[in-house]
Amino acid sequence: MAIRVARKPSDAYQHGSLRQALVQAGLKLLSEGGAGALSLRAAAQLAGVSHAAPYRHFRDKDALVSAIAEQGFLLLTEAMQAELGRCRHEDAPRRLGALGQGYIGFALAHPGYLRVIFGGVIDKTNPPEGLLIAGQRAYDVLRGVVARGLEAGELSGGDPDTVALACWSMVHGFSMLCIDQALPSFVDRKTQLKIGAQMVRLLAVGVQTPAKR
Amino acid sequence: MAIRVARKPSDAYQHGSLRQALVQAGLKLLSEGGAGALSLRAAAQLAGVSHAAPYRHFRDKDALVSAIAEQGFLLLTEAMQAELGRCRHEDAPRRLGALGQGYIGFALAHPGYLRVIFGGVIDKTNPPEGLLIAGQRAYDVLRGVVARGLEAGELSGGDPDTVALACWSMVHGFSMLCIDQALPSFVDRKTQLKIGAQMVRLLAVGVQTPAKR
DNA sequence: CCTACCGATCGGTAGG
DNA sequence: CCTACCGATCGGTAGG
Repeated sequence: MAIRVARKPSDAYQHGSLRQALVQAGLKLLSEGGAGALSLRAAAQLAGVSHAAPYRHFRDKDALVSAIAEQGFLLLTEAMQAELGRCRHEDAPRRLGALGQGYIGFALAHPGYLRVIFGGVIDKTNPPEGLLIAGQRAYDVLRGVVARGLEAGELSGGDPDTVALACWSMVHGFSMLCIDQALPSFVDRKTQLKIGAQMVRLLAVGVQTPAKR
Repeated sequence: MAIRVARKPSDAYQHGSLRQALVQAGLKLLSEGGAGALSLRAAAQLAGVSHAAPYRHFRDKDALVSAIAEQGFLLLTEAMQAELGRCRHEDAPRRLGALGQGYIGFALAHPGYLRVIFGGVIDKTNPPEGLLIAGQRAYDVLRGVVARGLEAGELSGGDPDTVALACWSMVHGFSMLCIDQALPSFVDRKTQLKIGAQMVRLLAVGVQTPAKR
């Protein structure tokens, strides 16, 4: 009688669940090894299938990258909205602070998503429609808070897009500096979150209208 | 008589000038094709030499990457100091604005340098000393302006490093969003610089002490 | 600074 | 979803 070897991980995939497993594998490669570590073959190996299997679910490498990025945008949007829901204040500056906290928290928890979205891995010449929509939805959450704050007179500093872009730039820049390990190494995760919170408050004050300060 | 072919580019290199040519070639690859387009072989080909030649000047690929990054830090420092020299105001908020303009202007003009410095191309586990020093010098320019502004009472918002990090994060985040083409494509270069300038003023107001607003 | 070579990895396809 | 194969590219070394 033949010795029964342990089931291979591949046996666990069916009905297209391999697709999500490959997304997770790609994300893990990005998080641990950076953009250069992401390949279809490595993702397939991590998922326990042959290197030809991914082509049953993704037309090419770009398709996998886009799928990861789209999921990243969706989760980022959820993270920001969750933080917004937890914020009991109704004034725009504090709601902006909550958004920033959500963004930074998500970035530090899931660096792979930010690398694939912003790290130049995506081919921008021909982005799939779903990815554009997901990105727009994430931006609209921020823009909505800013626009309402400007209308209510709680914020100032320019048109909605300029102010929103300023907020986005700061939390995004801080997130990327943390992820890219550009900050001194003695700044640990806990300190990063603390500095992030302080910075977000600073920005909230900066865009607040002078009369309300 | 043998036909005399046109001189190969390789004939132009001597006395170690190939080293700088390889740095420039690597920079061009990074600027045009992103982090994934940088390889020792491609850089050698761009410089017109065999793929083994670079090893006469760089121990391995990491050494070339570090050399590009170090030069990037030096030029970034120069760009910030030049903009600071052109700033005729003495108050910290406006000097911070000049620094930010210098940073964004350099980033948009030389995206390859920022990609190699912050794009996760460098192996952070064992950075050469020269690179660390160059990075520290660039940061010190910013930190100096912030620290003097806090001492003079022109700025507020926290300790020097937190305020400096907030400023750095914003201009860095905006620069990366522009470079990574994460902004809508209808935002052209000119608009980017205009929005950048507006954003920098916004931040300058944000970190200004309330009494001086 | 060159040619020639090494092993490894990659994206992708053929054919089942 | 598999094995087997393709051409291309990579970092790096031997030897001159």
